[in-house]
Amino acid sequence: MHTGIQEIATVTGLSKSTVSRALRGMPTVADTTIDQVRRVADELGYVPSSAAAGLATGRQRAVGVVVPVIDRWFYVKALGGVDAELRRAGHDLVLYNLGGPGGDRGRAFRRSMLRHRVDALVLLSLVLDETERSELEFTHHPVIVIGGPAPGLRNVGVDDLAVTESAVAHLAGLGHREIAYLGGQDEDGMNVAVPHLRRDGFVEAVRSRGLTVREDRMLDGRFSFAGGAAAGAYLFDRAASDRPTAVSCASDEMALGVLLAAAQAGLAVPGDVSVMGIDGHEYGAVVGLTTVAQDPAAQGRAAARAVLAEVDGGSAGPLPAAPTELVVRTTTAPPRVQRGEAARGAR
Amino acid sequence: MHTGIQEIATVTGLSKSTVSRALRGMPTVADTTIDQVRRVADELGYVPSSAAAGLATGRQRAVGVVVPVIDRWFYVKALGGVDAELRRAGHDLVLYNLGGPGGDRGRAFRRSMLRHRVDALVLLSLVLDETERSELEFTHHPVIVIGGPAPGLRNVGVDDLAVTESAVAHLAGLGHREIAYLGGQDEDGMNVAVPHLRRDGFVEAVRSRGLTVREDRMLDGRFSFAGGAAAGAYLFDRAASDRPTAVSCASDEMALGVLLAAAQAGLAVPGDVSVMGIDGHEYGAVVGLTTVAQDPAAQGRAAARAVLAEVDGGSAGPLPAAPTELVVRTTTAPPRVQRGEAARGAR
DNA sequence: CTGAAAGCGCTAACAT
DNA sequence: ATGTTAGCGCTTTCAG
Repeated sequence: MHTGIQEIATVTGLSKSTVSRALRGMPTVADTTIDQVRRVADELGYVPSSAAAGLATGRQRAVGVVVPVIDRWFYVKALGGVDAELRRAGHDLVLYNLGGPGGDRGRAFRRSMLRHRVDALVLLSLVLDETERSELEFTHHPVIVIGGPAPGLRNVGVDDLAVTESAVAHLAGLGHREIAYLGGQDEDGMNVAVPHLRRDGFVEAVRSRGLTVREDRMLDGRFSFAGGAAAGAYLFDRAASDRPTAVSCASDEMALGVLLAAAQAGLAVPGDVSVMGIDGHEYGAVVGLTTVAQDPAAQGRAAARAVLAEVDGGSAGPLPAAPTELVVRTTTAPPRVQRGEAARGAR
Repeated sequence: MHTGIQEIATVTGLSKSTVSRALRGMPTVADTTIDQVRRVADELGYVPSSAAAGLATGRQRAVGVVVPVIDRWFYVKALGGVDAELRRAGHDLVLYNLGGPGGDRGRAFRRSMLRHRVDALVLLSLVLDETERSELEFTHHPVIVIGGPAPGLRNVGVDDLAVTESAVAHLAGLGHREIAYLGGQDEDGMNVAVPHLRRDGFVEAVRSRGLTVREDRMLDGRFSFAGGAAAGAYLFDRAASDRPTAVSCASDEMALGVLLAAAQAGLAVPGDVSVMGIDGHEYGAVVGLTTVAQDPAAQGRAAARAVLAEVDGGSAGPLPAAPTELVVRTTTAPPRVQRGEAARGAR
């Protein structure tokens, strides 16, 4: 039926072992033998069985990637990065989508992931609880999280506090003193730390500049475009004098929503209000959104590399923070000088 | 070291086979035995080895999903659907990202995918060439494509011709006779059929209404937001008399770009120009985009179900076309009556 | 440089 | 209802 290592052994007149070694290009095999074996393997259409190899070696040459939900910009980009690096290393990527509130998170962690199907795990922005962590520890698999940080686990990601600080610095540098913040828990209620960190970073950055944080300007946009639009509408539905001069968003998707809300409210950006985001979403480039960009794909690649190295017995030291870059475009500018004077009945 | 079926056999005093059967809850095992075995397995922290099981049964309980690139709305949504259904069935999902022009497509098809790591394959919008098809056939794996159609393979997807027909019907029904089309090859140059089908469908639908297709109004937006914005800018940079009254886009992302271009050109939508898309992207709902919506996640689920059924020896008959729905929102309306009269220096 | 033999952890007849 | 006996297809000592 399916050609196995055995067939090619009989055809070449060699032994299974030699064929096995030749196929993997081991140094102790004669070059001519290697060539011959490879040729015959090709002719026979030989395809190795990862299950058999995995059973024999204990290595599956696959790593699992766990995502809270899959349809978010950051996750998709990071996933792409992980995939690219894995592919390069000849490993397969097994996807575990916890799938929001509906997905049975617990089961996912036990059943499949632990089914020694993978050699290591990459978690995207997940914070695990005690049980999950010990469950993981038990597998002795290298684990790394992207986007974290997650207590007790290595992680790759930006310094979220620094990111919000840099956003506030930009806005404050332009002269803004009335800055609203749009953050919020991810709408799928997964247990992620980033929203909190960014919020804390914002508060800290604002306070450190002697400005006050107004609770009614700390909004929840659920990290989505729609949420951003709703929050923006709420914000811009106030008298000009009660409007912030800038809104700092914890994600570009929300910032995009705010931009839409501003347009619908007849407000000019950045004339009447400055808006900025965090991420570096490609849509932002099109609409001129100022942002603090990060590169999730690069983070994915770095995570994959790190975890693969650990599988190969490499060290498990801490990883450097992923780089970010303030990208100033056209949605931010100094605030109007006389507030209350201008802006009455759009443009 | 790692607890295997053997340990739990010795602890319970049963045989490996009985333990194996109990673990899988086979009917020929006494309920008390099942309970006992399960309990002991839990205590020992037993985790089954999918490699061993796979070797023995020839079933990996995993299916491969091949995507041309991962960061596109449709693929992400469909992937989520496939994942959900697979998870339900207790199968794992192995992701093969061909990764655009850079990814070594050929290698991906041979090396890993064929490495009996999966029991079936789900291809997202891929058209395979001869070699690839025979390569696949050779594996005897059930294969299904989402989004196709792909010659020689089963597929799940909408009727693209009907979709564009429905879009044109809506626009024509409103009275539009000057309709531009925004389609284009996917920017990553993967070998997909959908762009062509939609374009053909549009041309057909327009002609069948006795309207003419102007080549200079058949635009390429590369199926991206940025591409849509660029195409829109090009289109709206003409004298009002030379502007189409509506633009039908082959994807919502491009339509969103056109909307942006319209705003930047000072054109009112749908006052000066009607815009509609295809897909049902969530951003569209926020901006009121009229569209022909489809449900890629549902398509993903259907595909997974079909391919799993085939793995279990089920039939491999053709699948029904996925449903679509015209969603009329606020970006489409009848065209201005006197063309050339109105619209001079926005609002 | 190559061969022989012994598993890896599980499932699957075939008994009993 | 449970035990016995062979493998699944590959890797890996241990010997030549």
